[in-house]
Amino acid sequence: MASKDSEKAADFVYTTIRNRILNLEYKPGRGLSAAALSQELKVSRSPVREALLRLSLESLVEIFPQSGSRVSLIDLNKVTEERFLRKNMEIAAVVEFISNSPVEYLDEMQRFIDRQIEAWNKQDIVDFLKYDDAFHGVIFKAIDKYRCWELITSFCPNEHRLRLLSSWVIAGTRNSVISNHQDLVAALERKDREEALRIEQQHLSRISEESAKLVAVYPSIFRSDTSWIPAEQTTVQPHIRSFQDGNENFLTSLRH
Amino acid sequence: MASKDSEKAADFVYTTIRNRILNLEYKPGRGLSAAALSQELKVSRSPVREALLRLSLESLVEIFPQSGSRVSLIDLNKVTEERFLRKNMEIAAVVEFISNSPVEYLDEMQRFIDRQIEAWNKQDIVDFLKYDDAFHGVIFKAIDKYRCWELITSFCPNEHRLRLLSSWVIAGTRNSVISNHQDLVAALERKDREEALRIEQQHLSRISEESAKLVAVYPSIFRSDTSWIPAEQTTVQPHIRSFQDGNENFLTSLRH
DNA sequence: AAGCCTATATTTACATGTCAGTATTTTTCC
DNA sequence: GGAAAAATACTGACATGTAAATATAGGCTT
Repeated sequence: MASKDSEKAADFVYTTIRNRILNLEYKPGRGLSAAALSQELKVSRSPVREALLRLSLESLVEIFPQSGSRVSLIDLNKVTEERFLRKNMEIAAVVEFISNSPVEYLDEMQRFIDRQIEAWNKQDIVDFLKYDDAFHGVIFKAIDKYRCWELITSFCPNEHRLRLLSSWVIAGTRNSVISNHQDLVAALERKDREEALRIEQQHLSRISEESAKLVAVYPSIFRSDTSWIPAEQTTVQPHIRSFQDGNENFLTSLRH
Repeated sequence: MASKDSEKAADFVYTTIRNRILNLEYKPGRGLSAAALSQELKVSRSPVREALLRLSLESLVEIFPQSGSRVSLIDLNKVTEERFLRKNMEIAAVVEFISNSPVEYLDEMQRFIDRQIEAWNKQDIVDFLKYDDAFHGVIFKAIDKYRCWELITSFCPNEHRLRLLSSWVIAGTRNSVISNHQDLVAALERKDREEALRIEQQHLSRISEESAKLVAVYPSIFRSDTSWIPAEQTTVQPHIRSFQDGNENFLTSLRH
């Protein structure tokens, strides 16, 4: 319960649940009981409801009226759209960065790379991704478009969870991410536009290839409405209340 | 009370207030009383509060805890960021459209242009902008990225209101918008990538020039924290409760 | 054994009451 | 008359109560 007194109860609940979802502590598809959460977090149902509403707007949570709520499944169609947004905006940001050349931010970027390496050494995959995001955020801050970055992070929850899963399960991912970042900083320092864009492209396209594997291994956490999964094996999603899973951390429960 | 029975009360309130704000029926800066709204719309304070919370997340409304809420002022810094998002995503969408060539959508785009002309003839500036947005939305639908478009529209409320004001006050704006759209459809039909991008660039950069004039004429609806407005004339923003304006429509109260 | 009906439990959506913080007005004091 | 201070009115944040919709479980019929 790391809430400051000054923080609103609803914000505290929102942040808490959001982190649990984005860190895959809560398994996608898991049922969420507003009553149970209000008990656990020692607040009334109002701020819990407010938090769940906010989360449902970001489509991190699905609310079924008069029925129940659950952590949303990872939707690969949405992942495609999220990547479209992220890719184009990051490219645009790099272009702007090079034309503005706010070189005083390169140090800050390097510091986040260092912290990312630390997290990698400690096998702390959640922090690993946190500093990855922080790194990219600096680029947007440097061109005075930080709100755009905040928008990207809030619009890309499916992609975020997939990246996390990929980093956790597929060992090779991590090394290349860090070297990509190092190369990008170098290119930005040289103001080498073509090279920077080439790196961004590569950086963002790599994870796409891994998706198929992950769907095959963990089908239950992915949404399977259209295509993507062969019809024969589309499992019927159980109703919400059947899904009162235990409280174990989903991510760390996976072998890797 | 144009609400369907099936619609949730909170959604009805949200939609109602949102339209009033985006259509500039509510003047930016105007105070909003949750109690008064619940009376007017014949619902309790809960759905009104829920709606105001949603609107504050889109930064259409500012909530000051224990003090009051108001329609947010138009923030030109935010407009800059909103344009950055919109510009880059629309360009990316046009590129993708041309490489995919889903020509079956060109008719639909043409139909929205026609409706926009109708609205223009009727001097219905709200519909004029509505069909403008619908036109651009088709491009995203055609490349199967409609959620990205929804994101753009919800992230760009400041820019939207500024466009509306510009279209209302500055007569010349409207003609060029329509001819731009016509030219864009033609370029998409020919798959002329360079021309399409040139048109997009022009389309989006035009309005920037008008901003300065509008700030000069209607300073009270713009946020004036940094730069933008010379220090001498920065008016102190009155507190919220001083602002229980009448219920007249702000937009139509302006001469043009 | 399979399918249907009903009783019950659980859920969200909404209404209402309370409280603490803030703005405004009134009062007090010089 | 003017400034400080106290009283008042209003606000959003949160707690809790109620109702309608939905899921579940168990018994019933066929």
